Amino acid sequence: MQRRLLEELAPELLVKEVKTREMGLPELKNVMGEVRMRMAPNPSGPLHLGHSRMAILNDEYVKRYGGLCYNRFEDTDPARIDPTAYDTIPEDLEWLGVKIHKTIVQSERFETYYGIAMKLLEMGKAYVCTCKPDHWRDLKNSRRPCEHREQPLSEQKARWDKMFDGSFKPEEASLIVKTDLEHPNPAIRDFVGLRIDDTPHPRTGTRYRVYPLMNLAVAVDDHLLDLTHVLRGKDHLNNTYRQEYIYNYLGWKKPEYIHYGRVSIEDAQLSKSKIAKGIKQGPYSGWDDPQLGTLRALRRRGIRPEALRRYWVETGIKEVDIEFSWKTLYSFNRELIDDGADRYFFVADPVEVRIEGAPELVGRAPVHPEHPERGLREIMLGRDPTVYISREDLPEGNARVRLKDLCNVEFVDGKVRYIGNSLDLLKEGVRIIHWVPKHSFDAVVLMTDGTVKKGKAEPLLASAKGKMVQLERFAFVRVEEVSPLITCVFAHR
RNA sequence: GCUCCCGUAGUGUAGUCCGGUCAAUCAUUCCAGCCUUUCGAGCUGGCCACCCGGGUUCAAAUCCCGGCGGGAGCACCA
Repeated sequence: MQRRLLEELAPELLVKEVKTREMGLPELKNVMGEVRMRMAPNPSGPLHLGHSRMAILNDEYVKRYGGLCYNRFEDTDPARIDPTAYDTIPEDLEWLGVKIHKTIVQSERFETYYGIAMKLLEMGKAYVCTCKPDHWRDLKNSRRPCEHREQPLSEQKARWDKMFDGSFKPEEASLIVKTDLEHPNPAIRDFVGLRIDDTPHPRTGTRYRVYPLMNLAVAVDDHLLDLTHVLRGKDHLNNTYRQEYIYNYLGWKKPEYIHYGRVSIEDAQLSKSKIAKGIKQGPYSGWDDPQLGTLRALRRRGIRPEALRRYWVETGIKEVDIEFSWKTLYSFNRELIDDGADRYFFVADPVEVRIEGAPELVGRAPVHPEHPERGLREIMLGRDPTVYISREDLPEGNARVRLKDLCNVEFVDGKVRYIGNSLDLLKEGVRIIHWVPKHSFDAVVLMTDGTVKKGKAEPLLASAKGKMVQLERFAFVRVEEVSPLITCVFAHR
């Protein structure tokens, strides 16, 4: 359209300007040599789908450029710690294939934070405030300093010491980092750096009662770890601005910050408190309940970490909020597992059907349709031509159907007749359904909505423990247990 | 209310900085057909998008202005 015009006007502009097309994640800015990055989970429970994004993105970049990736437990709120998370989070990261070079625990570093706090105090960039929190906040919102803000260092230090010796109760004194009371964004004005909390800490007990808050601890640690790039959700944008004050006061070099948008994940329970409650009182069986969006639930269902990785890499790190798509994740996973997933018959909600007029029948079904070399599953019916089919596969009226890899039958007035084994029938559009023999095993499939599909599975499924299989016409599932009951966990269709 | 960020198909994404090969990429979904003894896989085709309105320009997804819409933050949580 405009092209023709341009050809007349300025053909030289049409000369090639090959735009390189980069797939996957964009390059990081300001990379000099190796990168050092971190993930900073709060140890309040195992990792879920949302966390996997941060973990995988960090890992991808560290692997691309070379460098180090830290895992830092942000356990500076003693009330919100689940001690088991110190173990489960590294397990989850390992499953994800995320390489952690070093683990840091903030609760082991309190002395370091105290040192920096003292330094800020001495520089006049912090103060110890004993205002009531509401009062202090009101002053801040109207851009006014509280009476403690500009008091002399000696008084600040005296109050600082008293924060440790028990003179103050929680909320009666805190160390505040100064920023700029005139800052147009009220969220950026003076923020609390350390507070008093007497809740026993799962790791340090009552040894410390002065706890750094995230903005102080994060700034200090990010600097001391000499991070080059920090990935964080955009909900931390204002925290980044606050932390930059600390960097500026102390003359530290800032890492490159990259903020990414929020992910909304439909149909997934991710809330740690709700999950914990659901485990105690039902309806969840544990952190790996297939209803949950935890990584251990996905693992249990047979979702491969590589599928998650591809998903997050293709999603990228834009600042826009996004919607998570289970369908896309399942599609990636199907691609990974289909080749290795042998086929079996499982009949949900079974109905017994006796085939009349049948010779001795033997079902011969390929183990995997794309892999004839894997052989056939032979299912002998012997002299009792009785099978189970799913109730939902029962024809409404009289009809012919093909029992897959077995024979053709005709439903007539409630009876089922053998009508040969010719595949020509299929050309007439006859439906194909699956079946299992009478000597099948009871089996259940745990569904992601919390229901349990009960049915019968062909005997051979009992030999697939731990494997990812496809129950034909039903779903891909992971065979979790085979005795006393075959138990599968639903992955996806 | 205040501060900041962001708007490309159902979803995610490329292109936006440096306007022209964009009649807009790729993936996934959805629809149709083919193939297949699975509702899986494969193959082919199709639907569907530059938030809106002005402006600048020979030319705007791209630059400017104004709207509209969405999100985040305004915690002694992270």
